[in-house]
Amino acid sequence: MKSNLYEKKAQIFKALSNPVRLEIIDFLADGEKCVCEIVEKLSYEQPHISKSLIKLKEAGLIKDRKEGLNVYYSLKTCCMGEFFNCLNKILESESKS
Amino acid sequence: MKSNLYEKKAQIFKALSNPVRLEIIDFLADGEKCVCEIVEKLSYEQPHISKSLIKLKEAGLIKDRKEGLNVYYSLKTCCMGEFFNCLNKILESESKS
DNA sequence: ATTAAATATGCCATAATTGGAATATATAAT
DNA sequence: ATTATATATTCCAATTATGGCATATTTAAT
Repeated sequence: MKSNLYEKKAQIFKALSNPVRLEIIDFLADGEKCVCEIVEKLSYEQPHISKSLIKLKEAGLIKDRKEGLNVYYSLKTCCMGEFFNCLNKILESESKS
Repeated sequence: MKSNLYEKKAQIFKALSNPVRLEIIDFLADGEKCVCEIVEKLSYEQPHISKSLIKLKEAGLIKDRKEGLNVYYSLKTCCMGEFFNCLNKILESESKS
């Protein structure tokens, strides 16, 4: 069960370990967006964005909501703020050393 | 430069996106350890542990210190605590939904 | 100088990820 | 019923990650 937990944590990090998915999260920090808005914002094919969103959702980082033809995605707020602040600290300390 | 930053962040998450490396970090949370201690604790080949440590170091998450034959690794504390607390919150909220 | 111990590096087969192109599905409008 | 639009799925080639094994490097001890 212990190793299973590491697996689960690893899966979350895996979802975050891609620049496109990080850019999506950044965009969602601005508020709920539908897929088409994200596709328009980032310069990637719609299928790729779709797959990226699904991966983030499976990792429990974002949630979706259907409305007519559109699917709206948003952050599962929790503590993403702190989380990314920490990330920035890591990056800063790295650039110093 | 924007995309470059996403790349850098992604690299940090990539370093964390593996159960073995997460287990190493968990072990290091207990304090500085030499490679041989980590090899003994986890059931993986020494070369694999070595490579894992180097990847974590390159990501700026841990640091090393040489002493005689041994190399001691430890967390670059920064905010790893908060960071992993957040991770646990994500996991909790996931198990509820 | 030899030997031994700790760590790092290189090589390799297998598996996973990436991102595009084509296609499928679902819903709304006419 | 047909058409159009938004999103998801499938398939694929190319790249990258994984983890073992053999070997190299470094340092200490004799």
